[in-house]
Amino acid sequence: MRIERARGTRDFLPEEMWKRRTMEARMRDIAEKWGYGEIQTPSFERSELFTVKSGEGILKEMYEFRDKGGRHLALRPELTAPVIRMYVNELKMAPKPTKVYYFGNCFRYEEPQKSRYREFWQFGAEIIGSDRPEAQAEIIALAYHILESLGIHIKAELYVGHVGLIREVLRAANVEADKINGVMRLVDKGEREEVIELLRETGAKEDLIDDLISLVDLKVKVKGKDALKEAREREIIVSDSDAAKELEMLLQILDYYGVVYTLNPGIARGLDYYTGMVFEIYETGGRLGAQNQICGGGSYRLATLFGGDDTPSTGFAFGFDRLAELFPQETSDLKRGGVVAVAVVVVPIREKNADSADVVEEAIKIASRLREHIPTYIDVMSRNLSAQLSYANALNASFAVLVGKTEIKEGKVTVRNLETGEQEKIGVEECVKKITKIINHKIIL
RNA sequence: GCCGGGGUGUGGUAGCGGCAUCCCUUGGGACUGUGGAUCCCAAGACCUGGGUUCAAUUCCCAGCUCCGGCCCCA
Repeated sequence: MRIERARGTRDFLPEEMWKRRTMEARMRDIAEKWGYGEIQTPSFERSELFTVKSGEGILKEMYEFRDKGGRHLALRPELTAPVIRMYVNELKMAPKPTKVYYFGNCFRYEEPQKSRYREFWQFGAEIIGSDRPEAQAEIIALAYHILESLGIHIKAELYVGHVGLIREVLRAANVEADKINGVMRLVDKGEREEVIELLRETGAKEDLIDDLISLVDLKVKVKGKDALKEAREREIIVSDSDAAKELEMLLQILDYYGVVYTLNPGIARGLDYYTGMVFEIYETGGRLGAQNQICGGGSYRLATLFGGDDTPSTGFAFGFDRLAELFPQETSDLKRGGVVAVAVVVVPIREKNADSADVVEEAIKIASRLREHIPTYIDVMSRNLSAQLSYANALNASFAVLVGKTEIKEGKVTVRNLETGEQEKIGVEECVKKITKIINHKIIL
């Protein structure tokens, strides 16, 4: 019977992998240049790691199971918790700040839809040990530059907020501490009416409610340098507030980095380990359907939850698959139709009723020489000359190198240019040199 | 968990209560030392299960799955 792929998973063919590896390489390169070191954590963890962070509710959205020893395990649904767990377990002694990045697959048991799969990849970075404005700005700038290197920043909108702004208003309104998270969650979801209702129930004064709503609604296009000025004028940033001062400094540094952003205090988080800046990046062209967030990040304190010392951290994570959908497919000469297009095919010519061991031997030697420089195919189907050339044509190969009795006798090979049809008999070394030169020229083009 | 629309060779399609069409893909041959064209041969599919029926790929139901949306989004 035919075995189907598991729901919500995908197969990646060579062409797609080429694209994904290209993206990955660029992202890694930037992270490395910014001084981040790559780490990797296990694909599954003890379930508590995630329930401690996000609550029991996430159990139904995880691939959660018991192993043969009865341990509760879960395929990781995200990478921040594993990274901080790793820090607590084995990186505590590293100099602060500890800067790490990661790229890995994650799993969530959710209904698949456009840009949402049950196995997906995240690329992220964390500064462990700092949540100062400098760290916050660096994290945002790093995310922004990665996006830029992929050519996707022009299709995206970056929103920056600060959970402290809203929390301060709520505290001023004497909202009970245990209700603040509920309000934050509603703010994050954009449920204005429910926010107002909830605040009225707690007996908050109308003018404080108005303050909060106007703060949340500041989703106006106040970008970059102007954001700071505007925010001051509108008294969104009030000088005597800690959160405001921190945000002010953050925005200042973001301008130094040349990041284009929109100030949006309505970005919130309903969990209390978020301590300061929060940011999100959305795709704006509607190409991702309902799932258009491509990046999220912020400052948080998770280490104590996992048994470590209280450690401020700042980080972000990209939804790699969503970036891949936005990344322009390069019409590179290197790949076409999923196979290597710039390539050479070595063709051993077997005579019927004759021992062709010497031909095969010579062909393999030549292929080995060529493989030091360029992708090279050699027959593995005992095909005749005609069929081998037909295959070379189907591959879109550039050259065929023919080796038969005649060539061996003359100490040469026949090099056929498959695009022009021209061919000539030359020595092996000359052939390697010639093909390498032409193909390298092609790759540069 | 909910709502809507789909599942015919690798892919794209036509069709219909009885014979599944074309493009296509793959292998081989015509062509025992030269690819793309042409011709020939071969192989390749009705998502799964149940029901109705003399007969189901077709109609009905359920499931699976894909696509889109809701919820959720750590």
